[in-house]
Formats: sequence, structure tokens, C-alpha cells
Amino acid sequence: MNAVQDRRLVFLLNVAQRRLQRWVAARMDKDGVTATQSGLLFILGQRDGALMGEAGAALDLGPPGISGLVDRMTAAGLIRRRADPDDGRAWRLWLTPVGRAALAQSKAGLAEINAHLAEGFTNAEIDIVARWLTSFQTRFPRGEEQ
Amino acid sequence: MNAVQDRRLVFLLNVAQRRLQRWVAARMDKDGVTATQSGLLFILGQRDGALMGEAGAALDLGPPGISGLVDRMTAAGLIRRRADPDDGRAWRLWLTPVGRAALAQSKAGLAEINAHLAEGFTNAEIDIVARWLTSFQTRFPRGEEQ
DNA sequence: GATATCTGTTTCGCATGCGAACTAAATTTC
DNA sequence: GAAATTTAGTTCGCATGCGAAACAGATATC
Repeated sequence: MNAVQDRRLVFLLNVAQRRLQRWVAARMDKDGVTATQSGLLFILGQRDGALMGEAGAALDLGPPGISGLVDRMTAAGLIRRRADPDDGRAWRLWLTPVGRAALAQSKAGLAEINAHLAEGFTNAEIDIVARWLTSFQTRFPRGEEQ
Repeated sequence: MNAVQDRRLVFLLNVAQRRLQRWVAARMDKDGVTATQSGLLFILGQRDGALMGEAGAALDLGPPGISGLVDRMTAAGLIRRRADPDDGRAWRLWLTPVGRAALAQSKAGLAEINAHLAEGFTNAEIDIVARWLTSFQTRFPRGEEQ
């Protein structure tokens, strides 16, 4: 009899994510940066020179995910990739000037989106939403069953 | 100083969706049905013989999305597709026996996931979450700007 | 009735990201 | 120090889904 009764939540989450994705794509793509890509830009803005694995973990991406993302962003000239001097297997990622510019634009766009996302909800309500979203990380852990 | 302060919500939504997706894939894929596919099964369970466009609208998918989904599910033998007798451009979608069986299994799995999604939250809190998720449909409309 | 327009679906090229299998370098074990 | 194991990334095949453009049938307009 309430929101949990049917498939709603699963479906709603899916749709919401897709709608947001599309929205971001429509306004940010003009600057050549997608939502996921701006995620990596943010990470590097805080930790320039991070390892691919570190960046992947921060974005909650598996090895194939971060690998492909880095390929595309390197090709787009947003980041650069240099071998780690201490570990022959590892790569460190660095922002290019183009990447820095894109990051600055993403920050502005993101502020707008965040405002949009909280409109019509109190801080307490947004905190509940944030707690629910965060709980996925323990409820649906990466490596394990159940 | 609260949850809205940085990119959190956008990022959290993304991660949550991906985690759920992965989870569903891991336990449902054994039955050969993914989350999106079970979405279409649910629609047809209620409205067998729906037009592709109708199904797409119900799932919030654009033409290319529903087209590809139908291709894959037809190939998998889950649904069947017949020309609409009244409109030479349109197709109606029907569950196959295999599709019906998959739908039954999806229903069971979904109940479990829904329980999991609401654990640790009161009904009032889940209602807030549902309201937030639903608000995306007006906040980020399909066709238009702003 | 011929032309213009609208509408349902398809196709293309792309980004995203998974699991599985692989490669290669680093570390541990014996 | 050689063999076994772990770890960092890559590659492959796949599902998902977008926007743009194409296509064909349906409807409206003149």
C-alpha cells in the first residue's frame, strides 16, 4: 500500500538516473564533457596524478570501466597518462590544460544541477535521500554475494 | 555544509543505480533476464500486445532504446512481435511462454530487492525518497529545455 | 488525388560499464 | 633465486540507451 509495494523504487531509480544523465549530456556535452568524464576530472582536481585503480575506486568503477574512460578522455585531450616510476604496471593520470578548463566549467554546471536536485525538499529530506543512496554501497557490495 | 554542498547527489545516484544494476544482473541473469528486460516483461504482463512506442513510453525509453531492447528480447525468445493490422508502421509486442515464465521469476526476485531497498527506513522516509525520484520526471523533462 | 506533414520504427555512431579471460609486473613463499 | 601468487591494466563480447538521421506508412492540406 505504500511506495515499496511494487517495482516502483527500482524503476524510479533507473528512470531518475537516466533522466539526469540525459540532462547533463544535453547541457554539458556542448563543452565536450559528459557526466562520467566530469567525475574523473573532479577526482583529478583533488588528487592529480592518481593511479587508475585509485580513480576507479573513487568513481566506483571496475577495471574495464576506468580503463575505457581513461582511453576516451586521453583521446579527447582532457587527461594525460604517465607510467608510474615505481611500478611498471601502473599509470598515473594528470589533467591537461584542456581538462582543467573543462573541470572549471563542470563545477559551474554541477552547482546548478545540485540546486535543481534539492529544490522543493528540505535539508532534512535531502539528508534522508542521501542516506538512502549511500546505503547502496553496503547493501549491494561489489565483490560478494548476498 | 549538508548533502547538497558538492557533487554528492549526482554521484550517489549514479553509483546507486549501477550497484543495483549489477546486483540484479548477478542474481537474475542466471534466469537469462536483465533488469531492463524484466521491465518490459512487467509492462506486457499488464498490457500484452502493447505497441512498441507505448512500451517505450512506459519504460521512459526513446525509440532507439525500445527498438534495441525488443530486438534482443525477441532474439532471446522472451517476446514476439506482430505487425499491427491497423497501422503498417507499428508493431505489437506479446509475451511468449518463455517470457511468461521469466516474468514469474522476475516478480519473485523483485519482491526480494524491494524489501532490501526499504530495509532500515521507515515508510515515511521511503515516501520521501520515492517523491524525490519521481520529481525527476518533471524536473528533467524529455523533450524540452530548462 | 498529389503534395506536405506527421508518426512509428529502424539504423548509425557513440558513451557507459559489466564479467571473464588475459598479460605483465610485483611480491611472497619455499 | 625459482615458482607461486597477487595486483594493475587491457581486451573482448555484451547490454544499455542516447541524439541524429533515415525510412515508410498514415494523415492532413490544397
